Amino acid sequence: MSPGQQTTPPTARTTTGRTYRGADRRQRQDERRARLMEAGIETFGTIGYRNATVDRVCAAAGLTKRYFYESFDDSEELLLAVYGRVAEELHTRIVADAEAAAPDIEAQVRAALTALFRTIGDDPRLARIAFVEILAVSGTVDSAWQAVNTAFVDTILQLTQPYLDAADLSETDLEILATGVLGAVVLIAQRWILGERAQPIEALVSNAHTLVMAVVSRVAALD
Amino acid sequence: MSPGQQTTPPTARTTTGRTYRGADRRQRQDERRARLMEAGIETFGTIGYRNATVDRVCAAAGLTKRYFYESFDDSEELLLAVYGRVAEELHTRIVADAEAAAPDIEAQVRAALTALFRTIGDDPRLARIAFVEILAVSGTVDSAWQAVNTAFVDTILQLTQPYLDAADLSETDLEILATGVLGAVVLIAQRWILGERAQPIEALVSNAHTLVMAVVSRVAALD
DNA sequence: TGATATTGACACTGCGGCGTATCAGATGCA
DNA sequence: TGCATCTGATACGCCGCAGTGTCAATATCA
Repeated sequence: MSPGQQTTPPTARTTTGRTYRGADRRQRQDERRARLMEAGIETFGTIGYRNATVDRVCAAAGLTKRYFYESFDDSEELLLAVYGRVAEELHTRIVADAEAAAPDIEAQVRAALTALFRTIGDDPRLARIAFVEILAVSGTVDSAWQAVNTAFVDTILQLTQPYLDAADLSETDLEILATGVLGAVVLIAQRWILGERAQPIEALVSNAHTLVMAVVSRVAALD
Repeated sequence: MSPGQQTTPPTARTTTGRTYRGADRRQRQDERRARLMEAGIETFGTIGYRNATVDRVCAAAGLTKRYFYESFDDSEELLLAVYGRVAEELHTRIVADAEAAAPDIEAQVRAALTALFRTIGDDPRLARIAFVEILAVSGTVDSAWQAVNTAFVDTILQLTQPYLDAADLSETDLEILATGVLGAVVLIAQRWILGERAQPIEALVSNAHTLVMAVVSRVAALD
């Protein structure tokens, strides 16, 4: 487990590196990685993952390939990292606003939808990455997409949990329904972004709200 | 408009060609095109458009590149042709079954959903092409996807038209709602395909039906 | 100030796919 | 049967990108 001996402490110190422009090795590396992530959002979110080459991302980051491979094995790894961050940001904002509007379920749904459409309206790159570019890349990326969807489905179920207790639906049924609700919102968002964002946000929120509440009411009321 | 003169009728006859293996030029070309389309469905629907090269499609068709370029300019053109056919097939089946179940709206919705999930269950390649591979390819392909979505949204609105007359919703509102309904079904289908098709078709149909009818009822009843 | 680490620009190799061209063999026509 | 067409296999040139290597310029430390 330890073929390498500590005979060369000076060499070992190389790992730490020296400070440069006021930042130590780790800080510089982290900053470069952050710039690459931002460049990934910009590149994937505008020209698309398919047209994004390592060189293009590096140009957007103002760095060279050398530092790309310092932080990522390949562009797919950057995509996964970027996607993870985008999905987390969307999730965080939606949940935060929804919880702030508790306990009124209608207000919560409205807050969640408003948070979503506002966020992607302010930065359509996020929507393109989260809802479009992430699909059909590779099995690994598909898995990540599945995982994120599962997380959102779970969140939907948690938020509506208090209102679904009476429903005698199986866990599977609830998951399918929540998947449907998620899909409804996603497609509305997709078409809004890929079109010219013709409709005002209020119309999106209002109709998505109608749809979601129709489902929640129906399920809560049984039938 | 006519720099070329008809000075060479024999050459012009070349266009007609000679029969070969019992088929004339046009028939052979059509048959090759059909084989390429089928190979496109197989290739795009299994390994995906991203991994599909012209050579691979040709190998699947049992033809060489020469005949690929006889019928298509590039692989994107084949994708568009394949997508058009797949979308049309789905649309045709769904509408046919839905209309056969008229005039009971509940039965129509159930028939439409059953037709969809049956079709993609029998041939998951269609679902992969229609719902996954088609996204994030190019602006042209995006437009085709938008057009197909619009067609499905219109179909949903037509099918539910009799029940929405009373609703005082604008055209825009109805389109957004129909988009949501479509998205719900699509995401349920996507997750079903990308997962291991764990749930039985009946569960998908049943829950999608619940969701769709919840929306239709809510809209029809006003509120 | 000199030695060393760090940076950025760029050259280089290798791979894989696209689109075209070539050619020998098979098929149909006169 | 001989000639023209069609077919299929394969070769070829080209280009773009991935990933690595080189080197001079710059910043830090002793």
